[in-house]
Amino acid sequence: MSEDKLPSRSEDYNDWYNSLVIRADLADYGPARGTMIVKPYGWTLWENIQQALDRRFKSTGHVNAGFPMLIPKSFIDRETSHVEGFSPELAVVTVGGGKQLEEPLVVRPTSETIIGHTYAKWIKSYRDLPLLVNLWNSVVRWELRTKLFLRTLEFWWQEGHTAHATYEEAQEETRQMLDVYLDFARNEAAVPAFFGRKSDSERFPGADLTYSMEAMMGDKKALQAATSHNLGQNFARAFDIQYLDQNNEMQYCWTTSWGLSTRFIGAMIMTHGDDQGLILPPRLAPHQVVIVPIYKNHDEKALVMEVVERISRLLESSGLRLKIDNREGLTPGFKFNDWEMRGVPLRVEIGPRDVANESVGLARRDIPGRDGKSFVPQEGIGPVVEEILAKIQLELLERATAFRDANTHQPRDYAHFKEIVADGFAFTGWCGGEECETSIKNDTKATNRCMPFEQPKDVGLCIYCGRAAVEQVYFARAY
RNA sequence: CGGGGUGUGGCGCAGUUGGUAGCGCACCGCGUUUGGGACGCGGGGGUCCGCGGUUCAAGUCCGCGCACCCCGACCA
Repeated sequence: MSEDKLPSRSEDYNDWYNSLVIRADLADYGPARGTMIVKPYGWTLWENIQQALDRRFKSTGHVNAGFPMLIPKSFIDRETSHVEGFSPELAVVTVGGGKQLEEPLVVRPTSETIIGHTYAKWIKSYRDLPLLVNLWNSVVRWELRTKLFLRTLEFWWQEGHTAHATYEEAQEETRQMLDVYLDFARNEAAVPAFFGRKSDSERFPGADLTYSMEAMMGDKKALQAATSHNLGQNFARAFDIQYLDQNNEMQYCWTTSWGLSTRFIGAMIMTHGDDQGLILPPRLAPHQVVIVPIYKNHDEKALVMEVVERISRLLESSGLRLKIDNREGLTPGFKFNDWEMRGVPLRVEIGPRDVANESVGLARRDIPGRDGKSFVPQEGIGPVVEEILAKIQLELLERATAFRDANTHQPRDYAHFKEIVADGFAFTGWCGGEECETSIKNDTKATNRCMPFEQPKDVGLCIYCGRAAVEQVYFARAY
């Protein structure tokens, strides 16, 4: 740590983000351009995200599997729009064991093709359906401009791949998994998101329909935080995924895929973080509570540590994830700032005064300074801490929701629209024409983020061309 | 691939008219400190991005590479 203070968000949001990722000990740059090393603190956060999602996947009937990272290049070429979408960003392996390969292999940019190939072998009968599999893995996409967590050459994620007998079932799955993501984001990460359908230009290459979750970051830009695709029969036809139905007739399957990546960590950083550093939601934070002991000499240390041990046993017994900062040679003040940088939701301070008063000091990360501090009795500390954590969790969501809504507006006209998307989200009518989307993008850098399922009766006029709108859309500048 | 910039201990930088490399932070040791980013003393650490050239002498001047960063066209 060369400087004490983080660059401020208002002065340079980008610099704030880049510094914070490093300073909070989440991740670092890998030696190859555009690669990321996720450090233990960041990975623990990812593990907590994984667990929260995995629970939800299991409870909706999915099972996990592992698939190869290397895919025959010809697989990618099988589905027309998939090739077009991914060709520019493929990493291709042409040499193996010192010999030129007969057929190049690609490092998976996503697994639809190898899943298609495999499902074609696994699925013979309607009795094999639905097939509900999820993969936890990493993928590689050769991006030009990279940024830790948001866009790196390799990133970690989960990709769900399901096959169904009917369109309706596949559609239901696509929608269900979007709801799983929304529930996770809202109730675990305290990230409120808009959601809906992607326009044709923003759709996943190879999908009939893409749903997405769009969150507003602290700089009022949008971040696509998860996607769910109804792939129709596109991959089923390309890879010949067929089954015999009850009438002994061959039918193509209907497939879906859906994913959430380590990018979501970026969403959490930029939803909750402030100029002091990260603010992590208690349900996902690697440490929910950090205890900082305070003492001047050996005698005080002995007294203080005795209380620290007792309190920590108590809190851990109620299942809290707890960290005691017993590092020597660092002042309490330094430790306060350090854990604030890392976003620990609640700090417990225990010093000689607390030993004497049978109290502890509490400091809420989400309320900086004196307002977030209080002294409470050691007696009954467990329930008090749990209550505060629950409150923080709730208030983070409330705050983020209020921020999102305060910065989302319905424009009166195109001039007003331009003003809005320069610093927020616009919700407005669109004629459905790609030309209008493109013009808006060239004009304002704002893109069509998604179109909500619930539409007003009167969708009004297209904000760009003034013709009748087909639906209302969120427009925003996006990551 | 276009435009701009930078390469010097782990990180951030300084290095004058060419004269044999320094500062802050971090790191190690000892001591004093410790309720909001402590201090003193001592210490370790460098193919100055690479190659070639000019010169008695190159971090510094010249040429050619390479890498990375920022801004544009593509993207979870």
